[in-house]
Amino acid sequence: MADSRQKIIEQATREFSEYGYNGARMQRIADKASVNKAMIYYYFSSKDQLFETIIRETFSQIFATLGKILVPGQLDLEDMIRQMIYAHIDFLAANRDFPKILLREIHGKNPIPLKVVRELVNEFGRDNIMYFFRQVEQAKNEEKIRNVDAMQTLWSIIALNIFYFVTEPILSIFWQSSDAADVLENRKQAIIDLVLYGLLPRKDEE
Amino acid sequence: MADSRQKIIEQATREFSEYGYNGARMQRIADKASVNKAMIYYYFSSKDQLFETIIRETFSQIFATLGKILVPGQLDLEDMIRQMIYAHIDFLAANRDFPKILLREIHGKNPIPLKVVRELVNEFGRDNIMYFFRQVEQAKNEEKIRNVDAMQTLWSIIALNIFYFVTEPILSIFWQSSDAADVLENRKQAIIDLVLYGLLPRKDEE
DNA sequence: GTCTATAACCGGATAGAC
DNA sequence: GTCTATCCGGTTATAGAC
Repeated sequence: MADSRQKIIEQATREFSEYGYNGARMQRIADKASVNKAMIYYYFSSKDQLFETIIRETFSQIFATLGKILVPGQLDLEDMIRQMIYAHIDFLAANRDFPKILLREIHGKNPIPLKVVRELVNEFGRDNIMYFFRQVEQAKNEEKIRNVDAMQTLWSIIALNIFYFVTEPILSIFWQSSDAADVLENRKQAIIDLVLYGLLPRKDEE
Repeated sequence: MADSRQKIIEQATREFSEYGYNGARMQRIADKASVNKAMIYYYFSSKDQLFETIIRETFSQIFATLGKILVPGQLDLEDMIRQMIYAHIDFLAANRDFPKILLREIHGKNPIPLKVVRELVNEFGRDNIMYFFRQVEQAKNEEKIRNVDAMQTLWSIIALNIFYFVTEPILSIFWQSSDAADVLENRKQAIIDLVLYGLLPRKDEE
């Protein structure tokens, strides 16, 4: 059965997220995927290429998801932001290892993630992002939102979405209780509220 | 001259942030600090202990800074949040490698950062955090802010502050310009605005 | 497609001279 | 405090049988 490749990818994803690129061990990936270590080299030419494949395939999915929401003429800005946050967080929840890998390797000396992001943004993302920016500008002109910078807003949304998944471990220090499933749902709502209330205009503004 | 220890810490901090704990090389740290590799083992018993020292010493400074702001009876919530964001971001700006190390190692299998955070929270942080929570509750009662969860709010603030420093590299993909110094100042203001506007009550609320 | 065996190298850590 | 030399274990990757 040739789902060996898929099992390798799944277990490698976990391994990279737990130990980082440099700490990841090809032997442990093979063991967890129940394949021989040499099999990894049968499907992937090297550790580098295995890593790059994971980053590229997962990131492509995010852009595809985003592309369905950022479609001209469908939603007003408020609903668009709501959908973006839902879709992004749901995707990350279904791929919990991915944000961890990315925040481990996006800065620093590993050139692969930045290279892949750059390529995918140019290939798929640029139009979507530009559309979001135009919608923000329009809402500003219509005085539906205050005078924000669109880039800053997008950046804040992404920050809030991703950060949850990388700081789960710390949270347990404060939140002993944690109904687990509820925690994510509450977080999602808190982010949406913060962003949407944070964008609203105030009459006492310049 | 015995500032060898300090030079080792400085260069090790950079090394850990660039390559991750597992990717960091004792030889490279020694070279960059212009000391012999054996010197590292003269001052620190192991790679683990060198790493733990860095995490503990830097984190202690953050709690000390926070402690000066979260002093009962000094500031109202709005100014307190403003000061927190300023102080936190300024600290991170002066210690840029630290947030990178932390987000690399706080999740995953490296037990050291979580252990240190837990110890320092219990030692210094608990009271400060509780004071912040009480201030939020009070502001809610006085209807100065909407009905937010204090924990979620703190979490969002920290997320926005830290995320900037970890995603600088990606941003350059979109923001070719970047007046460098201005970027951070703009980001700081965007975060403060988003959080403070996001907390304000709305009359059309339940 | 799957496995064993091994090459070729590199890392953390220490012993011990000065 | 500082250095050289070295041990020992582990790592990626491949050769080659089945």
